[in-house]
Amino acid sequence: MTFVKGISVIEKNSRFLLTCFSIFFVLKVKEKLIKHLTQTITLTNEEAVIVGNSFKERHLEKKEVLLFAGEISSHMQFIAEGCLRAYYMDEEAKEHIVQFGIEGWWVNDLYSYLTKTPAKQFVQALEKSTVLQINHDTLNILYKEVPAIERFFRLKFEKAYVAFQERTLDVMSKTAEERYLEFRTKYRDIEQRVPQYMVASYLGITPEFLSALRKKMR
Amino acid sequence: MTFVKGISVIEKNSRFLLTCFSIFFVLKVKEKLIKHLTQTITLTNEEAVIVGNSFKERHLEKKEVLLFAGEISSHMQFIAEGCLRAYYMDEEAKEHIVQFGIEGWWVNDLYSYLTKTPAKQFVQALEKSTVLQINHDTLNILYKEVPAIERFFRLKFEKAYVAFQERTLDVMSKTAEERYLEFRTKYRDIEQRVPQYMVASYLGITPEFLSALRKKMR
DNA sequence: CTTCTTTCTTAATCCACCTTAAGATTATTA
DNA sequence: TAATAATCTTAAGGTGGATTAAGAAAGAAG
Repeated sequence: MTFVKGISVIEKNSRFLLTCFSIFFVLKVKEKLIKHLTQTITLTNEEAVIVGNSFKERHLEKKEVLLFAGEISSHMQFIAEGCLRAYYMDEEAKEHIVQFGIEGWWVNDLYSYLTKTPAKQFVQALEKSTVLQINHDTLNILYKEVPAIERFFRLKFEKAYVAFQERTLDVMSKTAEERYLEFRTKYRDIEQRVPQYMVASYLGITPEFLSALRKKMR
Repeated sequence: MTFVKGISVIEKNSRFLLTCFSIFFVLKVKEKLIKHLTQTITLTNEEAVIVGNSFKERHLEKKEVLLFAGEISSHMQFIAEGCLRAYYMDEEAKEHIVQFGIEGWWVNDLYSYLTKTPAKQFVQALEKSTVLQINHDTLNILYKEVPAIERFFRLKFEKAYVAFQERTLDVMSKTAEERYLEFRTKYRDIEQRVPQYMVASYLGITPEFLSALRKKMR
């Protein structure tokens, strides 16, 4: 084979092309983040560059785990591409999905991140995915360099809080059917991309019962 | 009667005593707050005075409502004495208790406070109570004057977030009996002070079923 | 002390949702 | 292409918890 002695011309060319493609891809990924941020806050061009440089790109294979329960979550992470879930495992080793996320969302065990205590949740890719991560300390520095970023995250945390509050009340006061209907209208794009048994887990019911619900509603 | 023409000597004396008592009482109430704060943060004497002056005392009769759903929650409030509940009312006018609070706790519709949107919850006194309130804007000023206070509230908000996360997971993955047992060990002091049907509401079950559970466990 | 209100209990009936188990589809991978 | 794994469906029987209705206790108020 040619590459026993070195790298063939074809090989060289394809590596070159791959590199070009990668650079192009990296730019596009960070642009997604900036676009996302500027939907809420205003950034100058210089600030956008600083922000972009503070994030690191991470690629995940399907089923790859980004955060394990027990670890301390040390990054905030923006989903540039793909689909992830945050779930927790009870004493009987049953999984309970807490949150899904797709492009443009943030996933994390926020409590672990905020308090620097071991995570109770796993965060796992459900598809081949790309996330942009910023380290806890780096973010604290960035808060000072780009104050608008602090505003952005304060709003993010507040929204995270209310989202949980709403979920708690829903689980306590609504039937599984009501919750499923709400899920379908609110997260139609997510429903298409994740297996049904995970939707069931998110809703707090068994896959069999969700199947029965769907049949009834048809 | 003597007080048709003015105030009798006895009347005058009792007013005087009442005033003395009130001042004494006010001091004690604010001291409770300072003691509470200094369990988490450090305050100089001067800072403690500034903080104390930023809070206003409010007395509530049993059943009096401190915050109505629909209003915008504009204060953080510390319970110095008594017992309150935060609850929300569903479409069928059923009440769902979100949180209890006694001396040393904070109660609020935090989302309304943080986002300045109309509250979804009511906050009501379950006993004659005393709360210490600080206005949103006053607190923002205080953050600058006494930085340790900002730290205190950041930690408070983080704890509020995790408390909700834990409750959501509990409601989703545990039986009513498990949740009741947990409630008893975690909030034994609260269980003694609130009616059983409110404990049921907090747990997301009917009072009848809670009664049955208690009978079974006896 | 009596009356009214609030709170708690009991019991019968009913429904939402779970469990188990098996088969049917649909993806993955060899 | 076959084989294995992952996912979805169906059906029978079981259970947790709701609903309704009635009465018992315990407070609060006149």
